[in-house]
Formats: sequence, C-alpha cells, structure tokens
Amino acid sequence: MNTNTEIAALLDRLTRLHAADRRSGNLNDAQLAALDYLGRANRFSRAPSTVADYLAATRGTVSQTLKALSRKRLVTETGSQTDQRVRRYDLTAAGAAAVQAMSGPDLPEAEARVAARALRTLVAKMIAARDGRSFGLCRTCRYHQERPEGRHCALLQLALRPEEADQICREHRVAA
Amino acid sequence: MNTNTEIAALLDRLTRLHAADRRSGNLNDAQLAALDYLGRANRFSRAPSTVADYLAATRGTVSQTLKALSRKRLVTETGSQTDQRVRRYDLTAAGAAAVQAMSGPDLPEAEARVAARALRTLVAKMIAARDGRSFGLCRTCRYHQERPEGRHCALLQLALRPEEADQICREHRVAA
DNA sequence: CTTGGTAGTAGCGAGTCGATACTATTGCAA
DNA sequence: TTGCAATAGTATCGACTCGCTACTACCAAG
Repeated sequence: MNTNTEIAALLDRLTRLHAADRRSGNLNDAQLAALDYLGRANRFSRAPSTVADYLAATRGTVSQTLKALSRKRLVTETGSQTDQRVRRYDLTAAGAAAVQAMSGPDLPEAEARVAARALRTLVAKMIAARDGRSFGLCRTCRYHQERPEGRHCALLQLALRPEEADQICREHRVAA
Repeated sequence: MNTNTEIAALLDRLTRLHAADRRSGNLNDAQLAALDYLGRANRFSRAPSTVADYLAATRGTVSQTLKALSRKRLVTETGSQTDQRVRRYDLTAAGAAAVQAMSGPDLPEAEARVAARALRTLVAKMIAARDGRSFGLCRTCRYHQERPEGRHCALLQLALRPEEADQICREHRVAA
C-alpha cells in the first residue's frame, strides 16, 4: 500500500474517532465544527458563505446548520450595514460555553506539538490542492501591520481591534 | 490556545476537507469509509459489529449503511456457518472498483511518511483513550506465527491464507 | 438602468446518526 | 438440560446533514 493511500485510510478512521469523541449532548458534528469556527473567526469572517468555505460545504447546507444553532440559542443573527446581503452569526454566551465544553485529544505537550505540525502541513497541502483559503490568524497575514496608533489591516484598510490579531480571517494571505 | 485545542481545531478542518475530497458520485462519506474498510479487512472482520467498532458508530447506523451499499450492488451479504447470528459483507467487483477510484491526498513521499507517522500516533492515542481495538494488520499481531507449513493464528487457532497477513483483523493485538 | 454576479434561503430526496425496541442465536451455569 | 443473560443484527423514529435546484434580494459595472 502506498503511503498516500495509507494516509487516506488513517484520515478516514481519525475523522470517525474525532467526530465520535466530540459528539455530545444535542450538538452534532457539523454544528460543533461551525460553532467552534464562529468562536475563532473575526467579525469579517462569520457569514454563511465564509463558514461554508471553511468547512468545505455548500452555502445551502451551512445555512441550515446555522439556523439550527440559532434555534438552539447558541448563535445570533445580524445583518451587515455595508452590504445588505451579508449576515453575520455570533456566539451567544451559551454558544461560547458549548465551545468551551468541547473536548479534544489529550496528548503530552511534546507529542502534541509534533502532531500539530504534521496536521498543519497536511491541511495546508489539502487547501492548496483545492485552491482554498488558508483561514490563518490575522497577525500572521501579509496585510497585517503594526502601527504606532495600533494594528492595521492593509487589505481592508481599517484599524483592528486588539483581540482581532489572534482571530481567523477569511482574507488571510500567508506572509511573503 | 493550548496545543491540544489547536489539534482539535485542525482535526475539525481536516475532517471536512478529507470528506469533501472523497465525496464523489453517489457515495457519501460513511459509505466510502465502510467500503474502504471492507476492502482491507480479513474474513473474520467484515461483520456489521466489527465495522461499527472500527468506524466508532453504532451497530444500527452501520447496519443501515451496509444495506445501502448492498442496494447499490457494491457489497454482498453472507451468513456465517459457525455462528448463525453473524453476517459478513464482501466487496463485489463494482465495490472494489469504487474503492480503487477513491482519491487520497497527493504528497511527496518524504512528507507523506512524516504525516503518516503522526497520524498513526494520533489514531493510536485516541483508540487507547476509548479502550478501542487497534485493527492492525495480521502480520504485526502477537498471535501471528510463521510455521513451516504456512502462517498461523495462535488466537483463532487456524491456518491463514497468504493474503490475510496484510489484512486488517479485529482481533489484532500489538506484539509484546 | 440593465445585466451579470453574489449572498442567503427554501425545499427535495437520500442518507447519517443515536436511541429504543425487538428477534434470533449462542454460551454459560445451575 | 434447561434456563437465562449476553450478543448480533435490524427496524423504526426524529433531528439533522448534504448536494442540488430554484428562487429572492442585493450589489456593481458597463
């Protein structure tokens, strides 16, 4: 068996194990993933299309999922001022609590670091193969600037809030 | 963000990307995973309960999935002679073709090896955390014996067919 | 001011998924 | 030998995913 085939098989099993581990209470895998993403993304990256892009799903599916989360009072829905078509979904306090309650694997730090590096590489490759967005952290972006008056985004041309430097941005481009 | 939390987030995304990549034609993720497993498992490991164990799902869910695959003529269903309760699902030629057609990631060999090692470790840890079976290859098992007349399983106490040494076994125990 | 592209959604059909409940078996123990 | 608990597999239910098509609202560029 070639190594790439083995990776596919491992991903298959890992996928299942991970989903089974998280799945708890009344949230399914897709809802958990969306909720977790919304908790990490900045204010420009919490629209249905963006979530769909991140989760490699269609807008239709994500729309349904976000509505389900909304019915469960885990997110709120807001319209955008600048573009009337765009909607933004933010975590409620209950939503944030649900994210906190999610369990991950429990590896010793050294091993976790090795695993995290491998996973980052793998994700990056798979994104590249499908021409997808990197969805990296704002502060690692080529448009991120540190100015005397504070952080600034050179792409959107606006000042950034302090907490946004560590959030996911849909416009993220790896620094050159 | 601690490293284990980051791993959970990476797994979330990886899970989605992998599923989206594979999903093709008229097979969904669960069906693909079951089909792939059936193609790798030995004759003692192709029953619904075993598949359920491997995929971290319930017997009920897997039963449904296997019936769906059966309707699509990708697997056949056979009863066991030794235990009337047990059923075995084998790939048909069409099923084997569908497995062949599955695409995996496409990494250069060196990187693939690093990724595979990390994934194996991660899977092993997650299995251990849930007291699950390893589902390793027959020839890496502590009960696997090379005898003059051929390979032998010291647990089931029977002779092994040549191809079985490289198949997945539900009874697999890591060599001591 | 039309026209083309984008954002979001509804609704459909197949299927996942956990849960519950049920039927055959099997295996063990009194 | 019977009797009973454990096991294998299924059916069914309700909530939901998922891709798809169709549709509306909105934006932008000619």
